[in-house]
Parts: sequence; structure tokens; C-alpha cells
Amino acid sequence: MMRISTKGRYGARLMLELALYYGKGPVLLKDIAKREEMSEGYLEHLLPPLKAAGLVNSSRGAHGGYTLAKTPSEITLREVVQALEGPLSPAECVHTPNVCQRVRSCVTRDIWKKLGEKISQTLESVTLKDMVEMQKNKGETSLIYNI
Amino acid sequence: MMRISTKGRYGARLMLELALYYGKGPVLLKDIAKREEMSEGYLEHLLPPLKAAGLVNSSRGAHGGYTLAKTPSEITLREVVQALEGPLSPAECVHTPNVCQRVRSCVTRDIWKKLGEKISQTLESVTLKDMVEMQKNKGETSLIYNI
DNA sequence: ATAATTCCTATTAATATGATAGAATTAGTA
DNA sequence: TACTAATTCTATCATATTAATAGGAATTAT
Repeated sequence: MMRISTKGRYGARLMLELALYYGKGPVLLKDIAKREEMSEGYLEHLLPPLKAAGLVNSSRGAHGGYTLAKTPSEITLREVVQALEGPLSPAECVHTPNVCQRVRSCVTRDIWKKLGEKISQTLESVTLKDMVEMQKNKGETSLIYNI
Repeated sequence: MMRISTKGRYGARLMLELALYYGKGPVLLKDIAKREEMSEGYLEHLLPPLKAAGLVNSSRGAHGGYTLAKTPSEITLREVVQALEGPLSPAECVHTPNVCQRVRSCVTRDIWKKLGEKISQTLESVTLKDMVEMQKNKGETSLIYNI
């Protein structure tokens, strides 16, 4: 149904949390899970791909936890989503042409390809730093609303 | 995995076929299935939603078949995909806010919403007429290649 | 009547998604 | 050294979605 799965969605929130605590030492998965109301066990599965993509560092043992591997302004949402969801193209034939014989003559494939590029661009234009700022603005306006 | 399912993808090809034969009387599902190498039985399931969306007309019985309900230039790819896949937003919380309590404060939701709008715009900008023209250009260039 | 076609409903198979559990490993600290 | 807090690894399961198949009912032109 053209959805980003919970992998990508939870992953984005996980990375935002890490960005919010950037520079303050390792963050516990347990705490992120609690604050964001996500299953800790499920979040666990997201870390290996994020580490493999060079977005997250981890330290084990007591006082361990997770930290961003780069500054928030250096990490785009595209990297995060792609690390977790794989290629962003909306049809397999776009990134794996040999799944279909019709590739050369297929008009719809050309369109799916363009669409995938748009999606990529859109996600690429958002960094974790942007998201942190959005979060801070939200905090303020939601205070105003609450008066 | 952020894919358009076969519903939407097959549906796009089905509609392109109908556009290619626009004005030449009803087209048989059997023929479309054969030309496009798609399961006729599966295609059958795509017609009810396309009819409900006012994109396709059908006539039953001998010499029946399917025709576009509007001219190819009046039908956008967004209409087709949306009729088959439902809302194009990449997360459910975008179009059904009450699935999540965090909606008001959620930064990622704002981003998914923007992304969904981009996807919609991109698909909206392509009509069946455009696709027919793309197809014709393909035919020519592929002839050249084949010499 | 008959043949050709859409239409409808049920069922199944395959795949992807989401979640849980438990043991193994690592590192700090008393 | 022993203890504790944390990540890491692997296996498993439940559920939902997607894709496909099948059979028959209804409709229409000839």
C-alpha cells in the first residue's frame, strides 16, 4: 500500500531521539523505547543495519548505549530509511532490471524510476538536525496551544 | 518496503493498454492479459475499484469488454494508483490521525505527510495521454536500436 | 439457443511485517 | 574476581498483506 514500514518509521524516531541527545553520552535503548512507546525488542533489530550503514555507534556493557556516528546535520533521513527499508524505488524492476523482460520497452518502469528519485530527493533534503529543530518548534507552539 | 504493489503496477499497465486502444471499442481483458503477460484472473480484481472510481466502463456479454470512462488526457496516474492502493500517504497516521496519540507532537508524521504530498503531485503530473506518447516514442527509438 | 464475456465469491499460497524470548558477549565497578 | 548493566545474536512465532487460482452466475450479441 505504498507505506514505509514500521522499520523505517520507528527507525526515524529512534534516530531523532539519538539526535536530541547528541553530545550527551550513550543513550539507552530502554529509555528510547519508553519515551517513544516502542517495543525495545523490536528496536533492537533496527540497530544492526543502522550500524552497518555507519550511522550509529554502540558501546556495550555498563554505561553503554548508542550514539550517532556523525553529527545530526550530516545524517539525512534518506540514509536512515534506506538503511532500514532497502532501495527506495517503488518497484523492484527499477533497481533490479533483470526481474522483468519488458524493462526496455516498459513505460511504467520509467515512471516508477522518476517517482523513486523524487522520494529519494525529498528524504535527502531532511537532516536529523532539521528534525531536532522541528521538534523544538513543536514544543513551543504546543505550549502556546495549551494556554 | 516502500513499494507500489502489483495492484497499482498492473493497474497502471492495464490502464495504459486501455488508453492505447481508446476510441476503438471495448478491449478484452483476455487480450490485455496476453499482451502484457499478466494473469487474467488477477487483473479481474482490479476492475471493480477502477470502475468505482469512474475511470473505466464495461460492457458485458459477447463483444463486451472494457473502455476508458474519460479521455486519456483526463485520467492521471494518481487516480489510477489511488483507486487501487488507497491513500498514498506513506504512514497511516497521516490520513487516519486517530491511530496514534502522538500525532500532535510527532515530527516524523509531518515529514511523512510532506512526502505523501510529493508522491501525489508526481503521480498527478502524469496522464494516460502522456504515457501513450511515451510508449510511442519508445517504439521509435527501440526500432532505431534494433537496426 | 449458444457462445462470449463480465461479474462475483471463496479459497489458497506465498511473502512480509511485527513482536517476543533467551542465551551469549562485553565492559565497568566494587 | 565476582557482579551487574548493557548490547548482541539467533531462533521462533503470530498476524497481516499480497498475489493468485477456481468455479460458477449473470448478461448480451448473434
